[in-house]
Amino acid sequence: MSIIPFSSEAYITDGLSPSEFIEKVSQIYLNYRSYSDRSKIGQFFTNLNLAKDIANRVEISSKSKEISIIDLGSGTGMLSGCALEFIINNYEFDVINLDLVEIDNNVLPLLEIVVDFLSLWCASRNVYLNSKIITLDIIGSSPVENLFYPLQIESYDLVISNPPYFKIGGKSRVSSYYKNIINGQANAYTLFMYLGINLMKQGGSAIFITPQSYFNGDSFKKLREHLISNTKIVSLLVSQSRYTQFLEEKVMQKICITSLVKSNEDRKVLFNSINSLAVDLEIDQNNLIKDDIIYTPLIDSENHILNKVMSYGKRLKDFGLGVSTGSIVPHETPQLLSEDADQIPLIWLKHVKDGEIKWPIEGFKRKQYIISSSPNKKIMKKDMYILLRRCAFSETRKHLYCSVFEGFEKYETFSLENHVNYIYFLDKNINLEHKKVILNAVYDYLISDEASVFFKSRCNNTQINVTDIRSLPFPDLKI
DNA sequence: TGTGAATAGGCAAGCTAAAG
DNA sequence: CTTTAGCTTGCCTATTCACA
Repeated sequence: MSIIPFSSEAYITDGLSPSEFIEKVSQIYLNYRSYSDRSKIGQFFTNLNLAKDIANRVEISSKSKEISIIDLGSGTGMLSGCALEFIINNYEFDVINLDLVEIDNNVLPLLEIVVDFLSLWCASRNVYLNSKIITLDIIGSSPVENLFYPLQIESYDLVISNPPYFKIGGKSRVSSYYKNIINGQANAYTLFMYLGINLMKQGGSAIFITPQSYFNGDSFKKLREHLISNTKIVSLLVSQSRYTQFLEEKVMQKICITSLVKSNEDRKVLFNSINSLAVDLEIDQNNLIKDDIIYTPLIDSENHILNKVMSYGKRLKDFGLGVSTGSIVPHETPQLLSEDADQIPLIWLKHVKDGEIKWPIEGFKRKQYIISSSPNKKIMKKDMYILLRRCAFSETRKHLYCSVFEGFEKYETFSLENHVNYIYFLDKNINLEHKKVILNAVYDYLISDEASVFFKSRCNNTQINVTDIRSLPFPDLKI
């Protein structure tokens, strides 16, 4: 790779700010590495405007004349550069210790040039910048609890990170180091958050750019618990669409910027959308986080509805109902599928329409039956159910797609594909008419604005799972 | 008819409960 | 206690959709 053919001094004298300089340097890397190369290692840089917005939310509580900052996965140092700019313009420190952790060999020569620039720039403002680049595979190094020299637990006033996002295999070495924080499928970014939280001093701050997926879902439960028990959320900025283009053109990720402070002091959470001109909402921690789930705040009128829903005391089980996932996983049991109409109907997600079950579908590419010798547990008996699609809302679909289902006239049994969830009676011996009354009331509520607002706030990925449905608060239904 | 956006569907793999 | 089967879950991407 060609090293930048110019000296940092020249740019200092030209009056370039750190962020402007870093943007030039980043461009060299972007021209050199293809999108797919960068995607493999999760190397995406923070866009200048976003980095500035983020940096402007930095809070430093240190009373000393010296602070320590660490940037986990610094890339070319855009976040650090913007943070330095903001801190020097708004605080009075004599010494800033800046540790930049980065392992991408292709970016290191550029990062060195950035560090050189930052040192000169700070010096020109009478601040001594003591910075070092640490080429440590921070999540790939064991043991994580103690961290590695030169990283020390609780030694930084400010932790900043735009970490890589990629799945970590459950049987991988990295995964084995993090049993205490990984629940099921892990993503690298959660480990950066975990380590970042551990690196914060008492009273220190942290800012992370990550996907929103950690707000709910079982896989992120332990991370949420760690975050909630050690820190307070200062502010959350979320992108409203996964197509929000603010990192790089092609990156499609629903992202959020989480800022934390390590303190027990209760405070309101500032909430806003990325790039929004609106004033931040102020939300009580208790309204944002319920049962270890972070409920994304919605627009004003919807928040009013959400608060009402959250006050309801009943759950699905209080009406004698359970909810479960369809038991047929086609790729696991292809031998059970059939196209023979004498066998057992198999209901796929596509058959579940808004308020009706449309089965069979002519010309549907999937096999719409399972063989009658399939295991009993995969066969459902005719009864009263509500079938629900697992897929979450979209722009055109504003509520759950589900339907009351009484079974087929011509068949005594049926079966459900994995992407269809079903609500069923725990006690089968209830009078049929009464079952109908209960399920119709539940159905009406499931597609109501109230329930929709709940799922919209709670479900940050593409799926609405059974845990989400079990957690939906119900009012007293008229049954 | 071509293109980018939206979404349904593919699929892996952790977890849990049952079986040995 | 160990192994296995099968239940759930979330992420990724191939397919479909919508619109010019």
